[in-house]
Parts: sequence; structure tokens; C-alpha cells
Amino acid sequence: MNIVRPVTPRGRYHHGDLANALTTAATQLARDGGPEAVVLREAARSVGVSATAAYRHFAGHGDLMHAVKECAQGALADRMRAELAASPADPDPRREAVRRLEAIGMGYIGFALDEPGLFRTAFCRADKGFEEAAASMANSPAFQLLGEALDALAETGLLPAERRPHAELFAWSSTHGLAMLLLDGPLSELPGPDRELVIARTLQGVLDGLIGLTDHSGLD
Amino acid sequence: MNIVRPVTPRGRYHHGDLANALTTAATQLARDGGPEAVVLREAARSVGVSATAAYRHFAGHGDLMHAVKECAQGALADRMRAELAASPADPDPRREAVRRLEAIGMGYIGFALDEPGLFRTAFCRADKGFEEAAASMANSPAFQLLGEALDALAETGLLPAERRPHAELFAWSSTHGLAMLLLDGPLSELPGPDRELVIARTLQGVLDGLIGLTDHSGLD
DNA sequence: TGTACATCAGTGAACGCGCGTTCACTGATGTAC
DNA sequence: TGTACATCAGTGAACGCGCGTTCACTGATGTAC
Repeated sequence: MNIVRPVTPRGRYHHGDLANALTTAATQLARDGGPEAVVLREAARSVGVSATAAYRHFAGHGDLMHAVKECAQGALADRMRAELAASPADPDPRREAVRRLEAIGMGYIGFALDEPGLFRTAFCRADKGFEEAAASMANSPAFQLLGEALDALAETGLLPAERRPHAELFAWSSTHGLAMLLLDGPLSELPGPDRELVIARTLQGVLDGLIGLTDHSGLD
Repeated sequence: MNIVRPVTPRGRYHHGDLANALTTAATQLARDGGPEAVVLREAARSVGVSATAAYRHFAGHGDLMHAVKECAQGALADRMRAELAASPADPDPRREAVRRLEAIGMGYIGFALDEPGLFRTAFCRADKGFEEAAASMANSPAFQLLGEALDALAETGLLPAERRPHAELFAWSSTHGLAMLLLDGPLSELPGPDRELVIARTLQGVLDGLIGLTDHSGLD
């Protein structure tokens, strides 16, 4: 799994794509053990290269970590998109907007549960310059996906215009918090069925919090 | 600040209350630098005792960490209770239930913002046996405070009985997620006023998610 | 087309760090007689 | 009340660990002439 190629194609001294190989290896470490497991020397080892070689491609550990974090954030966004594509679009615009929001939320939670190591890494504070990164998360693909879904919801009128501002933050907070509590908090040992229920209940609460009422005429 | 006493009262060899002194010192480390800053040797140093002495009172670093974590969780609950006591009770039961819920949420968020190191420590996974601890968080004072507030809300009828189950998890998830995003996420660099707004908007969303509608006759 | 040479991308040995933890110990305390 | 002695609560030196990082280096590559 960690071995990228047994023998590199071009002469085995120059790797050819070491930056990517290291990022991939380090991301695998994060997948298996979370952000703390991302160790520069270990990544180099698993690629079959000296630790020093990494310094040709990364400024240091923090820089490698940053690359891994971006990978993890990308994987999260991929999962959300996949979940979005997994169910067919609904012809009714309102139901479609709701479906999108639910799919996005389920993708987020699903990723956290299936890839806890990567999920934690995506939100860790161990990388170089994580403060600017945190601020720029508002421009991340995952966040934009959410913004678009909320726009769609607003267009149908389900989300009143005056509640549109900051709506992504409420939706994100709730979903993110649920993921955290499922991973590290009191929900971590919940049996499967209960877990499903809690997730459904919470995502329903998010939707209610957005649109204001539980029952909407013609919905469901 | 870290120096507990220049000379201990009882002969300077036997400390007398070393376990507490170490916990206090270690908690101060957590306050200043988060869970990563909790270093057994440093705590011993700041108490003025050899690192080895700690092993008379704690099984090891993980055990000390655990004590610190309990302190941090206690401080969070204290803050929530303080916020609860800061505004007067409302004679109207429905408004009172809402006030309690808001105070609890504000206390939670306020603690996260004022004591980020302790807040992170309260939810870190670095202590000994954190898995059982995570599960038992459902019995923590903070969680019970929330449960009581939701019971009160349910009694007034504002929270329909069929939505009472798992309601604390939705409320907690949302508030917790907001705190996380404020500390480490895209909201970390938000200017003060915007921050207030986002917080208000999100807590309002939580309430709406719980009770289903925005406007309730006679409320406000 | 061949060759000189700058540059690029690796190597391996070594360092310092600060931690958690163990060890054999010693000074202080308090209890049995 | 005094004393012997078990126990308790500290000490200081030392270890091993594995990391990130630096250093002086060398083998491979590709370009100018």
C-alpha cells in the first residue's frame, strides 16, 4: 500500500515525482493515525528515500503537513460531491434543494466516520501557517458546495432571504460539531442503529434551523 | 503566576498537597498552551519539585492529563452555570426556558473564546483512557445542565415531545461545532462585531432547529 | 555529435532536543511498644 | 514519654527514544558551445 513503485522508472537515483510520492505516503500516515502520525522521516522511509531528500521538495515538516492537510480537505470535498451524485436529482426544486443539503451533510458525516484520520487532519492546527489556512477555508471547495446548496434553497423561498446571511456557518457548525462528537465525544461508542438515528435527527434539526419550520406543505 | 508558594509550610521536603499542586500547575499549562503544552516535567518544575515526585501521585503523564481534563471540563460547566446566573429568571416559563438555553450556549461559546487552551483540553484525546471518558461525558455536569434546560423547554410545550429525544445532541453538536470553527476554523479571524452576529445567528438557528419555528406568539 | 560544466536531486552521518520514565537512594513521618 | 522501625514522599542521575534538521557530499541530468 505504501510502496509506490518497487523500482523507479528512470534509473532509481532520481525519483522523478518525489514531492507527490511523499505527500501520498504522508497522507496515508494521516489516514491510519491522524495528524500526529504524519512524520517526515516515516514518509520518506515508506517511499524508500532518505529523510533529507524531502527537504528538496518541502521547506520542512510543517510544509509537508500543509500538503497533507490540503489532500485531506480535498478528499472531504470529493466525498461530499460523491454523495451528491449518488442520489438522482429531484424534479421539484424545493425537494431538490433539500436533497442537496442532506447529501452534503451526509457526505461530511460519512467522511468523518469512514476516514477519521483524514478528517482530523483536515481540521488540525499542526501545519505551517494554519491561521491563514483556517481563514481561507471559507474559500474551500467544501464550503462553496454548501454555499451553492444554500443559494438554491434560498431561491426556492424555503430559506427566507433575511436568514440567508451566515446560514452556511450555522449549517457547517452543526454538522462539524456532530462529526466531532461522533469521533471523539460521547457518541463515539454509540451502536450503529442509534448512531444513524442521532445523525438523522441532527441533520433534520439543521434543516429546521435553516428554514424555520418542520413541516412544509408538499414536502415529503 | 506559576509559583505556588516560595517555601512550603511544613518543612519544605514533604509538600503536603502535591497532587493538587501538580494538577493546578498542569492546568495552567493547558490554559496557556492547550493540551500539547501539558508536560509532566514542566508542571513539576513550576511547583518546584523533581519530575520523579509526580509518580508518587500519578501513574504517569496520561494520568496527570486526565486530571487536567477533568479540571477543564469542570471549568466549562462553571462558566455555563455562571452565565445562567448572570441574567435574572423570567417569570414566563417559556421565555425562561429559552433564556436558560441561550445562557448555556453563550456560556459554552464564551468559555471556548476566553479559554481556548482549556476548551481544547476538555475535548482532547490525549489522556489515559479517553475512550471511556468520552462515553461518560454524557454524564458530565455540562451535559446535565443542557438536559435540564431542554426538559424545561419540553414542559412548556415549545419543544414538542416527539422531538425531545436526542435533542441535546443536536444542541450540543451545533454549539460545539460553532466553538470549533471560531477557534480553529474559518471564523478565527473574524472581527469582534461580526463574530457576535455569527454567534447570535447560529444560536438562534439551534433554537429554531429545536422548536421548529422562528416566531412564537408572545415570545420577545 | 561530442564534450564541459552548472545545476539539480539525491545520500548518510551526525546533532541537539526534551520528553517520559526507571532506578537506587534518602530524608521525614507517624505508630507500636 | 521515648525509642525502633516500617512506611511514605521526596531526590538526582541516567536512559532510550525518535524526531526534525543541518552538513558536506556525490551521482545524474541537461544544456551551451
